[in-house]
Amino acid sequence: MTQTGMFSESTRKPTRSTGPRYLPPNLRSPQNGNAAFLDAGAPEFTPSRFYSPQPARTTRGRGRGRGPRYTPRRNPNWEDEKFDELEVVDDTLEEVKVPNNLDAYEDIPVQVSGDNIPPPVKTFAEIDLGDCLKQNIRRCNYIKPTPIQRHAISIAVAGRDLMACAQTGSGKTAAFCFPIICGVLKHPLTVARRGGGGSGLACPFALILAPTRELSCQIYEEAKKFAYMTGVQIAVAYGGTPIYQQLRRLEKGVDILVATPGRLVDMVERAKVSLGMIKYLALDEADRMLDMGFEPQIRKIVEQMDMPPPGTRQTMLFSATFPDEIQRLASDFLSDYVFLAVGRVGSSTDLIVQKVELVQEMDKRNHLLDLLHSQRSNATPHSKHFLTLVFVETKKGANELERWLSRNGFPAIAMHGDKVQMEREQALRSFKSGATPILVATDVASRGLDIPHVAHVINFDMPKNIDDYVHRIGRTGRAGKCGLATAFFSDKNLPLAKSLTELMKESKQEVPSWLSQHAENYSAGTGSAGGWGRHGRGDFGGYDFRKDTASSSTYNNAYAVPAIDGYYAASAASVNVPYGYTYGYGSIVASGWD
DNA sequence: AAAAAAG
Repeated sequence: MTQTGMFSESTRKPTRSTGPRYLPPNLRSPQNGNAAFLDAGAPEFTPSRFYSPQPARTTRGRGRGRGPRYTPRRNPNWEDEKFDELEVVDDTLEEVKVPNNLDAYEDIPVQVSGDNIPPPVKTFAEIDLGDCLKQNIRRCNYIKPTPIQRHAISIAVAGRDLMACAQTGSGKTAAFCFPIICGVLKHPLTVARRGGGGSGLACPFALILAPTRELSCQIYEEAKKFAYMTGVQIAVAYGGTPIYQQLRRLEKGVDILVATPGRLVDMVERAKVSLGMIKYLALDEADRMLDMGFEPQIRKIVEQMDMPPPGTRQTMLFSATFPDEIQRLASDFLSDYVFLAVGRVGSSTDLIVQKVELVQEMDKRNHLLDLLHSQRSNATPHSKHFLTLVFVETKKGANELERWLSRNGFPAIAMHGDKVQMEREQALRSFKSGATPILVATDVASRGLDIPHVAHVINFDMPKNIDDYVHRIGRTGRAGKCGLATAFFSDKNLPLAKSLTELMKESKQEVPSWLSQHAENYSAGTGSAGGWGRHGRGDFGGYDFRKDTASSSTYNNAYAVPAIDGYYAASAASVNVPYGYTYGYGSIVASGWD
């Protein structure tokens, strides 16, 4: 029996205009040195100040091989400013209550569909997570759950399978880690995880899969914090590094294994890991994990090794985007699952100002230099420390652009999958620390990575599909901070015009008229014919694909703007939704954890 | 025609 209904919950309003600036709970820890950029006395970051557009030039005096050679070094200005000062936070902001009938556009909708949906919680306290875990949640300075956490944790703790779609930076990691840790704690600690008493076969209770090595590392680090002093054993397995240390760690016993697919398969085939005891399976960036390149490997792990079948394990899939053809694949892994969607455009993305500039391929480099010069000359004492993340299409292109920028006075470093793991991690560290404030990356860095202080994401080469664009720009505008995203749009990108226009409209961005024009002219057909990008329909994953078959057209009519989540609650609020709940929220608290 | 993920 499908539940239907519509609920509105009391909302909190973030205060932006007056008083101390709002700081998300997770950044309030005195140990969190990265909170420094939010220095209370500093002028607030505004994209317009950070960047003023300049016309593209077709020629420029700087040629290849001219200009000073770049030697990596620490940014000399970096140490002037303390990077670990703390924000003054007015805690009473937490208590500000706003009436339910808040302007609908302020609301972040949460849509839940499925059978017998466990109701959401309002606080961590009301869920039986166990004292240890709750203490860690407090230690991490999580005050209140974000919308994705309110719903997902409740659903997961109730033992239900889950497909969850929530915007970048909204706390997805915690949303699946808490229930998993809680579940592990509820099981008596057996010797199974120790490989049946020293047999060397690790039998984790929970498996978390992620698409890149760096992301597995990040999840592992987060999970360790959440599991601090609980006795829950966590290990990580990914490639590019000798397997021996990872195996030695596994021999000590593991409850939760965080892994990338290739290394995990290797370990299972070497009979070092058994998936036979898995009770929890979580896929982060699940749509990526099931795309063309990854799907066979994931199917192998989930369906062709010794993993218990759906229904006997609990499966949770998370991503910011969930195209319906991927939902269809994913449903193979799930049993009687709940679909949960939190507006993608809402909190995270409406803090990101999106610019699109028409640039010919051959002019891109000079245009980038113009942009960076402009950014540099507009820099305030604070914004000069902000980081810029430049996305390119190819690994070769990343190397070339790194070289070009470095030679032209902009310390940059490249990160891509052809570098050895040490170099990749070094590049990321150097970027995070500010030593190299520009990172030129392929899509290896587009998903999930939480890099504080990225104020500007530049799509030097546009991605082939709109979902990747969403993930890329989601590297900025995190944790309630503003961000700027600039796209270099060239002739090559015409197929993306329509979906990009739709996305920008839904996130209340100014769409250049030339882009709207292209969107109309080039209607991109539908689907992926002719390439590996998906264009067209603009279904950005904010709804449950099951509704297509589960319900009448009334349902679809209820979603005049089904695609880009953020604001459809405004229209859905006045109509009946026959397949699930729609909740309204005030702007959510971005937690900084994906 | 790409990136990622095992070595």
